[in-house]
Amino acid sequence: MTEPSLLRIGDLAAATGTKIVTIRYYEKIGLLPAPPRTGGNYRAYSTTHRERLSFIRRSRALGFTLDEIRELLELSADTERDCAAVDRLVTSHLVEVEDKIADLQRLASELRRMKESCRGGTIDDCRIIEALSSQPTLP
Amino acid sequence: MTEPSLLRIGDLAAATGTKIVTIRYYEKIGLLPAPPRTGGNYRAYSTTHRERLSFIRRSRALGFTLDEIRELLELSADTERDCAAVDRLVTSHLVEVEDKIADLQRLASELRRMKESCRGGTIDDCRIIEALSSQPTLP
DNA sequence: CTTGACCCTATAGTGGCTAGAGGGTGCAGC
DNA sequence: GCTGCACCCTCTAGCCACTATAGGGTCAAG
Ligand SMILES: [Zn+2]
Ligand SMILES: [Zn+2]
Ligand SMILES: [Zn+2]
Ligand SMILES: [Zn+2]
Repeated sequence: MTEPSLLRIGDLAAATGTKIVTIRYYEKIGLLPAPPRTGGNYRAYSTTHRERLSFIRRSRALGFTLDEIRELLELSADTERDCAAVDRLVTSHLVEVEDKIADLQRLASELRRMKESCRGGTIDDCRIIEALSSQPTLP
Repeated sequence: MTEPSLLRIGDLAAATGTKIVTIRYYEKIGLLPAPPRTGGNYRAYSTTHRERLSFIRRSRALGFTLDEIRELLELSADTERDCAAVDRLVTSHLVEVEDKIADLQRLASELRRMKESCRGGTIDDCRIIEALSSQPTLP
């Protein structure tokens, strides 16, 4: 019979490691439902809100976009459904992340190559500047 | 004595693999100098512009921000100066890239772990949803 | 003299927030 | 009561690096 305690936005922010403005932003874009208000027009959140926001933040920490999170939230509410759709979403996000890693590794090795080519001296002789000035664009 | 040929914005775009709107954007933010205009008010670029834009695009392909590129461009014009500043810029950018790679690798391995934990079935039993709903946020 | 490829400006939108102005609320201490 | 303070409210604008759209003008070929 313990009623879930009501949280003010600052409490919810502290409980989930989210900034207050970010919480209001999530409400504005319809990711977090607008909570009831107190007499003084303060937002009054319940534990349901807290759970949903935690879900969002954990998903964000894994790099999901807000749209992907919207989908995950919808799926998670559809409890009887097969979870293959969740797997697909996670898999395709993982592929994105792996692609991004591969991109960045190409950049990093090119940057290291450039760095090693520099033997000091004036800008005029700098191999880094030379590379940026005349090498072909990366494929 | 061969005068450098004048390029219209579409030619410059084709020559550097840049979109026309992006070229105008670079001009607007002062990264690429505004070229003279023809009678019909078309931008008329010279090879100097083409070289500068190529430099910008190659630097972008290496992940430098436009502000970093602004600095690189300033440095590259200061031909007698010691190139240590260039090295510092490249090194700090490389560190950024490496940090980003490390971040993404953490995400990827967490995503793979979650994916493996899913044994199929309904959403209600899905370990992925469970992990997003109740695991502690990543550190 | 019309077609069509090309060019121009200006404005607004993307994602995921962040910053600031200008004000209201609620509670403790005096 | 009254003041100070932490907290809350809305609204607008800004960040990065573009991208998209509307509503026009230019120019050479057929
Ligand atoms: Zn994704
Ligand atoms: Zn050097
Ligand atoms: Zn950088
Ligand atoms: Zn599952």
